[in-house]
Amino acid sequence: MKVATWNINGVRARIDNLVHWLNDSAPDIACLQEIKTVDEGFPRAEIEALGYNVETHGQKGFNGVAILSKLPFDEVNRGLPGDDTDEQARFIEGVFSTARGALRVVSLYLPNGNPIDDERKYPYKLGWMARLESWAKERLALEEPLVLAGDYNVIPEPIDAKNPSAWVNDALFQPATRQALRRIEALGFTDALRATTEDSDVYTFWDYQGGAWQKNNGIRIDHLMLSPEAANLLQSASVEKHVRAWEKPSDHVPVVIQLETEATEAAAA
DNA sequence: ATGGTTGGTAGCCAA
Repeated sequence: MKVATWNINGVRARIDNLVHWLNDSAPDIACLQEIKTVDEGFPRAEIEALGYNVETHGQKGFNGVAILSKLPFDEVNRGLPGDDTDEQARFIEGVFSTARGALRVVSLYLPNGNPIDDERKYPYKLGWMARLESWAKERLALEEPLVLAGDYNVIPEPIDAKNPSAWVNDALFQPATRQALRRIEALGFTDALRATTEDSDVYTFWDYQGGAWQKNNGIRIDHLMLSPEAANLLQSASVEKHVRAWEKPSDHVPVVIQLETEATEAAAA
């Protein structure tokens, strides 16, 4: 079972890349962020033609998340609980049935939070992370495989940036931001990519500006966080870096994991 | 050195 996350920075501007990538990489479940369209504007037909079920949580112009899945959805939940006044579309959860039982997958787009001195921005980010922590804690009690995939807008450690010093005043690398992510991990989540490599220079985002891609001036901010039950199934994790070199690329690239979801021999016998 | 690039939208904002 291949599960992917990709901030595509506008699904309508990226539809050719998205179709190419789905054919090429063939994820079973793909979590998308920044679709930047209302649900009605999502290019549903093109994706369904490739054999995917499509569930979206869209918004006009900004944000917006989706899950594409070759498996049927048993359940879909939209929006991160904890604040009824929050109208930003940043969270969608799908539940699937595998040979080993239920699998929960979330596509999340965590607030950017910049600039940090704007009271509408950075506090919203930290509040959203606190709500995510509460939600994740509840879900862990189910003791099911759960994948929290998405654009976290968090650089976890200095190793996750080419030039860490350039980010010290940025919301993505603030001590409080990193601490909030560590609190979520401390609940029992595994950072799938970091669990499979200690390498530096593993990035998922390169800014469009300043020749960042050509200089490999990247950061690692797209993550798949695994519940203990999901971590037990983890076989591999990787960054599909080549996608950044495509024509008209997103500034983010897909991150993919392989989970062992086939029936065990004992269960099959 | 506070630079410059893209998407969505509409006469700038978010990233």
